[in-house]
Amino acid sequence: MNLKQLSHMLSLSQTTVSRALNGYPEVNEETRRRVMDAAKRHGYRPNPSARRLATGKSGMIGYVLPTGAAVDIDPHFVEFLSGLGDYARAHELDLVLSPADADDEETTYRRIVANRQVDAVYLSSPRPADKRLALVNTLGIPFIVHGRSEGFDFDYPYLDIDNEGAFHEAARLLIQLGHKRLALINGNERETFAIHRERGMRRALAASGLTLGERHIRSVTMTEENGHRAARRLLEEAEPPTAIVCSSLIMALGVVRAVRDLGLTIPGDLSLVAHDDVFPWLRPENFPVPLSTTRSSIRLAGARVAERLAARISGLEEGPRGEVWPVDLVVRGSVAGAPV
Amino acid sequence: MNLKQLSHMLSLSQTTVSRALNGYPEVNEETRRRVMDAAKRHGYRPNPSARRLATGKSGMIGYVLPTGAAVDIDPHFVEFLSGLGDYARAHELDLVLSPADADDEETTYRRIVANRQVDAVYLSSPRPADKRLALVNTLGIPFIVHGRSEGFDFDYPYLDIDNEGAFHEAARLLIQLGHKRLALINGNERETFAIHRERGMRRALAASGLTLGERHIRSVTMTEENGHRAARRLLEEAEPPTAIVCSSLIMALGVVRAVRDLGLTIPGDLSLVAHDDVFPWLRPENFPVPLSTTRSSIRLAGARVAERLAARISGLEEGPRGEVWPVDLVVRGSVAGAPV
DNA sequence: CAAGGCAGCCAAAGCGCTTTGGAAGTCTCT
DNA sequence: AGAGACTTCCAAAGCGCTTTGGCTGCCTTG
Repeated sequence: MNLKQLSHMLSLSQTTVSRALNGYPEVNEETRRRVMDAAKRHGYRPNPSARRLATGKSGMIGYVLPTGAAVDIDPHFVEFLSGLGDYARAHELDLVLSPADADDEETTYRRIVANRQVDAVYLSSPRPADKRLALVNTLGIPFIVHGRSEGFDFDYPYLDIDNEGAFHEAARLLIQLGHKRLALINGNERETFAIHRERGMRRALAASGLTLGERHIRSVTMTEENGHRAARRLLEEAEPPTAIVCSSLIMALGVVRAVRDLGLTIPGDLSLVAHDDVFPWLRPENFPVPLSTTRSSIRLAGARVAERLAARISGLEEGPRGEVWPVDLVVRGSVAGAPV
Repeated sequence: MNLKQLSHMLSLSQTTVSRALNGYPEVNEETRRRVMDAAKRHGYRPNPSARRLATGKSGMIGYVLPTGAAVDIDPHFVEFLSGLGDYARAHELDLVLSPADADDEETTYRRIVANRQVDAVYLSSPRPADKRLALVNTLGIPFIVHGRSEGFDFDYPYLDIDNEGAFHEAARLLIQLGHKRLALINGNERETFAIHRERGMRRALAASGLTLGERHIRSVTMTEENGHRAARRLLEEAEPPTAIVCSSLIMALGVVRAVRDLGLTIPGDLSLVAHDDVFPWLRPENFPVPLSTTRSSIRLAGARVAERLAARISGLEEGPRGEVWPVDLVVRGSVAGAPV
């Protein structure tokens, strides 16, 4: 059943039927009802390919997925996707994942824009002066960044959490508990979120005349193994930290293991705080010692990004609007006063 | 730059240019070269929307993503995706994720098929007599199942690992080590993979005159918390198992925690084997006691599924071909002889 | 040398929608 | 009553590709 047939049964022109269906004003309400009715009755659904060709709109949002033998997709991605899907489902938006060589995402961005494959895209894990961001900005496709970049002379729309604030608060708590030697096990130091977290922590330390020594900060990709290794190094130093702030729950698993390896205890010998993106399958309250966290649901972020992308596509949202979500600091058993 | 312009510069008809580019035989090799050359020089890329409308092919593969507030996407998904992306990238295939209400995926399948949004789809986590499988089979879109179903009177193309064989081997090893009371912490019992795993284990037990008691098998969604809870229940029974086989590494984390809670040790009091889908961020060799596993890279499976989907789209693969991958049994420190 | 075959090209008809540029018909106002 | 302004609808022209059906001109073949 296509438009031609439908309009023929109604003895109307394709124009009128099309307009009736798409809510254009120049059609009689009575006629519109008739059309709508017939469309529903016959299960008419406009052919998206044809509509795409005519309008250039695809009804899909895009994400360029860096891939490669040495590239691991962040496990957070799946939770973000859950949220995105929650919203997208209700609006019949599909998501197109375009796998790209991690060393050359540009080609892929250009392709999907040139081909008008998607109406909007989102970027994640941005870095300062991120090339993708600059590219997408000049290409003129609607987009939203999940996270933030730095060092651009233009503004852009983003959704980020207050990483700096979160880690500032976490460090401040630890300092108030008497800790003087703090350490940070961070994510990839080239990504903005990691920079912000470090910044927040340094700010809190500076406020008390403390510093974060070079050896007390590790930047690694967020695996259990890396968390373990980083923690071991930290704890085996001459003057080990008495508190660690850690950028992910997965790494925190490794930290806990390292602490055990060394016969130490949490929070007796070491206080630990980690950032929690809220995974259903790994919860901080279930750690051997319930883990204090800075918490922000990445799933909700996914839903919000989808919502804003949809708004941008339909012109409801415009301009470089930034949105920063506060982060909860949830105190559980893994923190205590500094050992004497 | 579109076909019209290109053909005009070449003083050829659109027909000929189109055919030259698409490798049809009825065009002179000399002419083809000229066309190819000009196309490359001017960076001509056929408009996919137009091509879609004309051919009905989209150059994309689809996946219906069950979503909902109560639905969690399996963290394995992201690794599978890595593999899929690896292959797809090299072939300029995009993946369309269509979020669907987890209670009504059928509508979405029908939509993407009716709209010809994708050339092929894959299904995952099938159940016996899975409705999606039957649906997709009648809808006539090329597809591949990642996993297997049961109870159909037709065959279908799939890629699965030998879950039964893997768990058979794991159980057999434990039995040989003298264990008599084995337990299974399985995934969702309604999914085929879980059924196969249980079957494999029962078969190994039966071969030695042993059985898997009702209370010695738990089926839960694969979270750390559920692994912990299941293990505690098992271990607190009057006659606790001396060996546990567990369907995922994430659950194994919880098992290890439970063992510690109770002041027991691995492998002294309990032998443990888990299935490992090979995550980069959580590795069995890094468990407090290195974990024995049945191992199969879900990432490779993703790449293979993409490859076979591509083959089906282009007609290189046909018919209901099933493919079952063997699973490695990797023995590490977490298994030992049964305690006396 | 006529008939037939074939290689190589083309014009035009789709694919199914949106949108432009009217054209009727109806109202309002002077 | 006639001009102007709406309202409501339509025919047809895209969007950019693929594909059908056919037309040339050249080469074989008997």
